[in-house]
Amino acid sequence: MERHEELFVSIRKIIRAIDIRSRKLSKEAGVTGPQLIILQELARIKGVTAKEVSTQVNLSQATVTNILDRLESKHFIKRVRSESDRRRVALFLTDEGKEALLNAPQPIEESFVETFSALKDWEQFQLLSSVERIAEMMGASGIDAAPVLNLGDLDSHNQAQDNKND
Amino acid sequence: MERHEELFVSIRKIIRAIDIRSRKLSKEAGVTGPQLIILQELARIKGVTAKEVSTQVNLSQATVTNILDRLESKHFIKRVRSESDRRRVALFLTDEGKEALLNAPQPIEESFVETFSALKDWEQFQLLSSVERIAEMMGASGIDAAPVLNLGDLDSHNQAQDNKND
DNA sequence: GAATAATAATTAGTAGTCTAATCATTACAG
DNA sequence: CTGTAATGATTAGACTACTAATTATTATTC
Repeated sequence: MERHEELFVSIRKIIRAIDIRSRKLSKEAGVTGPQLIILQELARIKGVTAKEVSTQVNLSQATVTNILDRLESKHFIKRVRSESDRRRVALFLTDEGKEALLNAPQPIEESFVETFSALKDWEQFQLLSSVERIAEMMGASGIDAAPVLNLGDLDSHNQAQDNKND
Repeated sequence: MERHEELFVSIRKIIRAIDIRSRKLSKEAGVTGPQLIILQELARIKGVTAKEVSTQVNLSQATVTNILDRLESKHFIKRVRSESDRRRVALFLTDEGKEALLNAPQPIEESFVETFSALKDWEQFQLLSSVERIAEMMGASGIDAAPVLNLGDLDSHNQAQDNKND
């Protein structure tokens, strides 16, 4: 097998690992990975719009709507049509949503973060730049992907309100 | 942003790049990435079963059935129930399927393969082992992922017929 | 040889993801 | 002010992907 094929094997393993994590999350915490990421975003910026979320987490608006629908049907979020601009819909966590968020583990396997953080600095850098380089080579340079955002901050800094335009 | 978060950003970029490639493929060649991979597998082993494909390309049997349905409705494959063991269904490319396969580009962007292959050996190795290490850390060690298989071989070595059991 | 296991394929149901199209509303231009 | 842009959200339609359940068939066991 060629090197680049082996590379793809590993990439697909990573993709599956992420998928598996998401399903596990869904079973244990009642929310999937993407749902969790969006909940975190709503926690970070109160009254954020779907558009803003979609920019921040770098998913299409349609995907965000889709996920919001599910979160809403679980009563984890509220949609409030804006009065000043009736095209916009402001998004808020419900108490249930906050609860779910607090009880949910990280979207990434904790053990991964631990293991990774325990590596020497240059090793971390090594891994990171390898992956970045591959992303680059795959023409992914133009793509903006979202970080898997940090939890915390349920009630702090919701002042990052005004990022209307990119 | 933390290192491991940056890492995830890059991983997600890669995932999206693969997705984008698949959609492009679908538009230009009439088959998506996964469909192409499965077509290649059918080309490699004539009369392969869905079970075998699912093991080889490392997707669940249900997913394979799903993709086969689409390939069948495009008349790219034929399903033939085995006489000797009526649980099994042997899979074959139709002439149309072979045609599609020959005209389709690689599931991976050619430019990637070129760029990657042009790297020095130790660099390739470097990238590969970084990704492998990450896969490992993500608990993906138990996961068996398929290579994105090589085309070619439309009429050669179909002697790898007898891998019934893993 | 009949009951039980295992195996192969499929179906049912859920999710994420995208593009393109639609709808409502606001902004802008003349 | 009225008609055309642009913008934000949603809907429609495809596809991948999974687990669990079902169906049909073969293998095994008593």
